[in-house]
Amino acid sequence: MPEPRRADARRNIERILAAALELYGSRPGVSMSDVAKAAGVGRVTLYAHFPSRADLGAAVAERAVAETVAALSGLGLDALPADEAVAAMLRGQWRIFERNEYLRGNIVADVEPERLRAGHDPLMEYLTALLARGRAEGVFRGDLPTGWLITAFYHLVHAAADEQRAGRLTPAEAVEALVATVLSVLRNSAVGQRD
Amino acid sequence: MPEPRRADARRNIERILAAALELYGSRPGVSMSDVAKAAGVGRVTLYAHFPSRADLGAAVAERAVAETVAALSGLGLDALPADEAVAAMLRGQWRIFERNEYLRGNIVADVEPERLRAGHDPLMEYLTALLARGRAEGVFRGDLPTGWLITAFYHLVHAAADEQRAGRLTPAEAVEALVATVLSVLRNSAVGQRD
DNA sequence: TCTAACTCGTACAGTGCTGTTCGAGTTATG
DNA sequence: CATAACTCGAACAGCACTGTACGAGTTAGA
Repeated sequence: MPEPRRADARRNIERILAAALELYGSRPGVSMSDVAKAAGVGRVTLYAHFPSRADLGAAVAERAVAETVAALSGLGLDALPADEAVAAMLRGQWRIFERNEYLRGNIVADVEPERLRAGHDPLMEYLTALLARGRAEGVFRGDLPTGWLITAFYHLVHAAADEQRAGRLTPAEAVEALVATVLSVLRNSAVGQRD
Repeated sequence: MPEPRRADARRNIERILAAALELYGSRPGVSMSDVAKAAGVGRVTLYAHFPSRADLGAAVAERAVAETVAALSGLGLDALPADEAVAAMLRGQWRIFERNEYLRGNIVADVEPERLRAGHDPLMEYLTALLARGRAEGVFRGDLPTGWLITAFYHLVHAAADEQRAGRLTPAEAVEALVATVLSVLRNSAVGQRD
């Protein structure tokens, strides 16, 4: 997989990845034709750059994780107490988590689990570290496994996205409900602070 | 849709529904052939009773809701305070909620939304009533919309099922983590009781 | 026991997807 | 401007699925 030499090839790869990320992140059941069409590229060209659905999926997953980590890094969460960091993270970037959830559904059937998990690890580590810090600071609960809390976190993000998509909550309401709910789950019940 | 007259026909319909409920509830991407095979019935016979995938889906959904409501009714939740009722409901029947989630994925693409929502309503009403009661009793929070809390509830159930399926939690751990988490979400933060 | 009801395998048409091949056209780049 | 790199549509093979048709076999039930 040597980098393609000509500029138009690189530009098309870029377009394809952008379109695939957009599509995969917005609805299930996306086909290769859909991606090609959305990228403004022939189906044959798509296959020229990504020989199989799995290859495209892996590339999209890699990019999604990179974008997410980059977005989170830009928020300066390390300076905040863990619970405020979680709130700031959700307020600033929760759509990214939602996108990742849909994306997962579009990719999971194509890419081998290890390959997928390998790409996903940096995110897991980030969240794990944040939860561990909150626990050390005494603001997060210690009676439930960290892995469970992260899973619950993701599913609540997805829940908020569902509510918003269905029009039952405005974006602003959704994010605030999400913040309140996630903090209810994570916080040590001995503490009763407001954010 | 007149009831079939002969006993073997009714027996096969029964087998088909049972197999479909089992399959739809356990994994995504179930085909008509899968259902026929699992029911021990020819594919043609399956189509004789359920002319289309949508018909089968609607019938399965209807049965699933009926079973769920029946199971919940048998728990005597009305006699308990709302938070204990939620805990008892999860400890007794949480698998049913999980199954319904998978099932939804297998059916949602085939059946028209109104038809599906109509069947689902009794469950929604049940949960809505339970949450409203808890709010009236002062044990559940009043700062978030009921619809959101129900959505969060469902997604947390799904999260617990994921963790168990992945082997990261034993069934016993999963249900206890789920109970603790759901109660953290639902309870009025002013109160700090244990269950 | 006789018949209508039911079941079954096989085979077919139609659809939509993945992935490949071909051949001709376009474009970047030295 | 020449050529290699790239793109494109059209067409094909293969697969899996849904739904239908046929004809022969089995079974419930009066």
